[in-house]
Amino acid sequence: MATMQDVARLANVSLSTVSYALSEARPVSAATKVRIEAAMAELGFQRNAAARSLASRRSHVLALTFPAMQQGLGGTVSEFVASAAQTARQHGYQLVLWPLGANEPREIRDLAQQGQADGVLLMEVLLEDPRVEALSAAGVPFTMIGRTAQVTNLSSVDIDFARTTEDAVAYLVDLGHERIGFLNHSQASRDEGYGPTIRADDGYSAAMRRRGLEPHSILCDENPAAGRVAMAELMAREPALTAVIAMNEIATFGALAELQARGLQIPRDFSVLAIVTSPGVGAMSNPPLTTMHAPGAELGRLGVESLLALLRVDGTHVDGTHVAGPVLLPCHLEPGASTGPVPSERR
Amino acid sequence: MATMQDVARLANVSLSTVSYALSEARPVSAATKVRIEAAMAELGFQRNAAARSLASRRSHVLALTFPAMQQGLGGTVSEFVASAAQTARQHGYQLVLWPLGANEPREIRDLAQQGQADGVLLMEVLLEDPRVEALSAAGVPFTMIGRTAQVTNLSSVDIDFARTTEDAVAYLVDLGHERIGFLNHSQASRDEGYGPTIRADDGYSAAMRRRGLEPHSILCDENPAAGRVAMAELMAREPALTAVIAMNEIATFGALAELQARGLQIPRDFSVLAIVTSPGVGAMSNPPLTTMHAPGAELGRLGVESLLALLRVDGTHVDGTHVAGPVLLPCHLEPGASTGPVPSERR
DNA sequence: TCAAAGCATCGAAGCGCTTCGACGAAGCGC
DNA sequence: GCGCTTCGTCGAAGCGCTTCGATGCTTTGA
Repeated sequence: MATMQDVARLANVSLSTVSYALSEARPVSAATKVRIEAAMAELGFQRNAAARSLASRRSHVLALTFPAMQQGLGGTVSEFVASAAQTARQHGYQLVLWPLGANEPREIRDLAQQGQADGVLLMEVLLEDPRVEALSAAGVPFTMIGRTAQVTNLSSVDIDFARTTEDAVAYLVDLGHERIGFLNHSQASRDEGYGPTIRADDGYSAAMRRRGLEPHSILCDENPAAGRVAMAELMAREPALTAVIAMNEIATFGALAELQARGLQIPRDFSVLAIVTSPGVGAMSNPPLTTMHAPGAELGRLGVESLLALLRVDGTHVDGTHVAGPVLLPCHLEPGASTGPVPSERR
Repeated sequence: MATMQDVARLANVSLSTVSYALSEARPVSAATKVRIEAAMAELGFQRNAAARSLASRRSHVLALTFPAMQQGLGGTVSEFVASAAQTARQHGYQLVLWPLGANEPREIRDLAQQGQADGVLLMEVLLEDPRVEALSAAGVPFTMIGRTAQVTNLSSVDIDFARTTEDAVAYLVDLGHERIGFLNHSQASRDEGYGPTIRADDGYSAAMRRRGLEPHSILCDENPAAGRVAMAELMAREPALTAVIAMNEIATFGALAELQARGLQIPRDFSVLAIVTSPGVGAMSNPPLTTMHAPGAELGRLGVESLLALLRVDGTHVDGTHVAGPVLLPCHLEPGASTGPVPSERR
């Protein structure tokens, strides 16, 4: 591999001029630039990344911590990852994967302090998250995907669960439904302090009460069998239920099976609205589900952009004016065939 | 951040001794080691990654190129990614994401030559893949996920489509089926030279003919509507069909809808076997699908390990004895409730 | 008993860049 | 026409490590 020195020699300039020609940190005459470019082309020159990082003290790498799930990433998460990688690349950064969970804050901090990344994207943030403190204390720039309970002035992007659940309830109420259940994520996720589980439940309950309706929500493990049991339990609690909002992708299919087993036709007798889903999930059902899609790609893009904004601030030691609060995005309704007007005989 | 020099001063040794204590490249006395460790702990020392890379000429980064899909990664792919990241980490490497497709071989080569990664994992390899030549010519170590048409002595890991389709056909034939269709990926993927589409079709056809059965395969876009049409087309070609092998996740659900619309009960009247699926897909159907799971996680692990083996060889300039041929893994059967004995009246 | 061999350590030479200060030449206002 | 700034360029000083050769010491084996 040719070095900058080689290029400089061939172009008859000093090494530093080559560097300036590339970085544009100082003006270089057009003629010189042409000679340098010719020399670079002739030698097939590629700037060495490690040397650049060492001298400039920036790795141009962003890290994405993702929970070490045994069964890969979910649809929304993978959409997020792909989009984040793309956005990073557009800004001249690379995205590195750190398979480290919320319980490994030190490992994350250490990697950052080794200069392996200029900033960190924290996925699956818990309401109380030890990583937040560890990274803050170490002065490592980071952006959260999700939010802790107290979102002070930290950088974060998240799904707007309040808005999403409000929209979901509004949509069903507009169809005439009043007895609407909510199928949430698992008890374990709630105990762990997983934001979506808690915020969506709060949002749903608030949206129902605001309309004078009684909330019926249930926590449910992420498998069809549990979904089936949970659906039965919801029906036992409120036999006149006419609709359910489901945030638990896999369990939703179990819930559908239970409804069908009870002879209820969807959407004639019962409406199902799947929220915070990933593309394709709705289509896997028969009838195809009405869904509210999680903005995975937008979250990825905005997460990276927020982090880059932070880096610019940190890097130039400007005041923290750019340290915005959370960026919230709602899920968008995608009409399907699993929702309809409330059945007349049960109105 | 403390540097090695700081540690050396505090421990009363030379800088190089600290380096040797860390790398174990030369012996360091136990007593000295203890002093060095104490100094490191006191200073909270972390080795600078860029300096290490520059001096050692290794980045300890592996790159994963993945196709820039608008809708994120599929289930198998994300399983793969998670597993690859984990395996890399276990070996002291990091995994960086390069959202670059098969049509950007130069970008991939350039990044590698900048030393952004020591080696590259090529996903979604085509039968004729321009990246293979570009990286070979540039001397960049790489492992393919998938295979080109001629797998010379290049490093690769892939699903064993021949074995998987043979197992699928054998499974159905054991249940008494003889008229078995095959629902493949899209025409576009075939035209592009996408290995799985072509190899699975070949494998299925061979497995059928080997038994004196006539193959009926159809290419199909990745959406339920196309799946429905394709299923109807298969039935038109062979009205006595009693089973279908499906490799197209989303289209499978359309195919199921078509079968149900024809009043066929699954598995009583018709069997559906989904192959090369990701976990969870089977459960989303009612009845749950019998599936053959793609070994995403194993592929990720083996891909990384193959690449690391290559790096060791390259690094020490040993002869290429380790450059093994392809590593092939079959999909494993997961019983569900979508397959059963051939209906007696149609036997 | 003595050379050969190994141990433990040090100093120095890079790795290939970025960036700072300096300096001559040219352009500017007045 | 004289100081001043701006332009274009150079040389040199690092960035924080790895790694090579060298140097005293201590063990060995014959």
